[in-house]
Amino acid sequence: MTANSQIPPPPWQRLPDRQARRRREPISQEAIVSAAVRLLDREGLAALSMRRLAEELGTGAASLYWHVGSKDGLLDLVLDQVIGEGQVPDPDPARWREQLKDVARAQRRASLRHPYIVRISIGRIPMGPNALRYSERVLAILRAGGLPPRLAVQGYLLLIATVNGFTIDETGVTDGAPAGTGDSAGPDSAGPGDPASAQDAANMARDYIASLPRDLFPTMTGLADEFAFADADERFEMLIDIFVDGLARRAAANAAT
Amino acid sequence: MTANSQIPPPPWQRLPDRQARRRREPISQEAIVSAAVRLLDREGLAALSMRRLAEELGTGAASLYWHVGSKDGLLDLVLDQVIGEGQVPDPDPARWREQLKDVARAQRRASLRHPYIVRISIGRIPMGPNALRYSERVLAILRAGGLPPRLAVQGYLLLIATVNGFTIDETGVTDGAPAGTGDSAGPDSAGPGDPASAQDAANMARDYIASLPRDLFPTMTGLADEFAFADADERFEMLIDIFVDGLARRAAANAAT
DNA sequence: GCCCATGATAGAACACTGTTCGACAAGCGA
DNA sequence: TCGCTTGTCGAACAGTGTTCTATCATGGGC
Repeated sequence: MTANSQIPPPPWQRLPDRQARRRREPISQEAIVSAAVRLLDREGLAALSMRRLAEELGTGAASLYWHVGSKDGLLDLVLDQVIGEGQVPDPDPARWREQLKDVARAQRRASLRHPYIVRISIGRIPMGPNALRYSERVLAILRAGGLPPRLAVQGYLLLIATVNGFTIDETGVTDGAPAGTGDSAGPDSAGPGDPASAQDAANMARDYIASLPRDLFPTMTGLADEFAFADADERFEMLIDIFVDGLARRAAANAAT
Repeated sequence: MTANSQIPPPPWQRLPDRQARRRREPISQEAIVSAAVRLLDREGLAALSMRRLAEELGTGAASLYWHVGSKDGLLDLVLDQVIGEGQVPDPDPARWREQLKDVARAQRRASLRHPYIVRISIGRIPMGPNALRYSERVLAILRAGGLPPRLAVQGYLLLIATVNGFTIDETGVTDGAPAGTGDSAGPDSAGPGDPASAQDAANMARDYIASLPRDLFPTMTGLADEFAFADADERFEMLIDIFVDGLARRAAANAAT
């Protein structure tokens, strides 16, 4: 808090061999969280170990514990950081249903951009600063739409759970790294969870179901072709249509009572 | 390879208790799966390790691999076994919405009876014999209700995902064992995920939210009391009401088209 | 200008995990 | 009786999260 901290040091004065050790970043909590997110984005949830992360930061595993307490604490911070990426529009009462769908779509996109996040969020109640700001803005939309208090809060919580239930399936076939063994193979080279391999899996399911004995599985064999329908975007639109429609109906019924 | 191996050991020298070991069950795949389910029910997901399970069966960890291939393979079998507990009624076209809700309620009850199952099911497409029989019967209900093929299949899959999204929150606060450290403390002694501690957590959330600055969080502070509403049964009924209503609406719209 | 408390860094170790390897034993057909 | 298949399992490997402890650097007080 002295005046010294305001004065930037001259660029030629490199103080001791700090550079060698701390060359990347002075290993603050934020630096650790950012590095963790980068590592997770790059190599997936299974690749995140304390040793690996420390190596990434040019330090030792035990040092991280001074800043984040435990791996669980680190994941709490990672979750809040990713939630902080989300943008929620100002409420427009006439368009609350479409705005709510947009929120759901944005949540799904975030879960696809960081496929590990939905698994991290299991068993974690997001209460970090970013999560609070996010909730405030979504709830403002629902209240502006005229939903009564209970339905607004429960509708918000249930929507999150519903979207998570969907994206778990979408991102969860394996927990592998995105595409390849670590080289820069590009983000679209047939990793697990991408549309192409999802379609392959759906085709395999269809063929298997179609091959079942018709007398034991009359309904399923008749519906086999539908199991090949794996357009995730359309499936998701179907889900939030069903949910928001049902929610609006219940809101109308509540208002009438 | 010496002659020593030919000499029978004296009868009083009982080398490991072969009899005592294999008396339970001759360690078949089914015996392993049953023991795994028992262990999971008793001590939770975190307690299931191959060594621990082998000990439970009076054998060595490596032996299990002969029957189940890997821990992942074992979990596949556990999932199918639990799905096999479910009972689905014969279709009654006039009551398809109520029947579908019953299916959802039964799935939730199974997830509460085996709190680990929803976490196991992540990233696993249930295609075992029991899962197939189960799907056949649920789809029969939806088809009897008049839903077109696509809406029947997608409605079924989305319902499962929705219920999973809900029960993940319900069972997922921690992954601890049910009640106590292993002694017979009874199944209702304030483990994580039971109604009492859920209500406590909800009260804490309400108090925290109510304490936030009103100018930054006008909506949330006004809704703080609603965050104390943690009646899981009622929340679940709300969810399946919303979902089934929305599904029925979409079915009616489809039929009109 | 020195000196020590304090913030920060890590090496080493602990108790685990899933999995594999290879040696071993029992049952059985030839 | 031989050989072979089926099954068992102790030991080891590479990895995990976490803790203990020793060490270092630095800033404030004397």
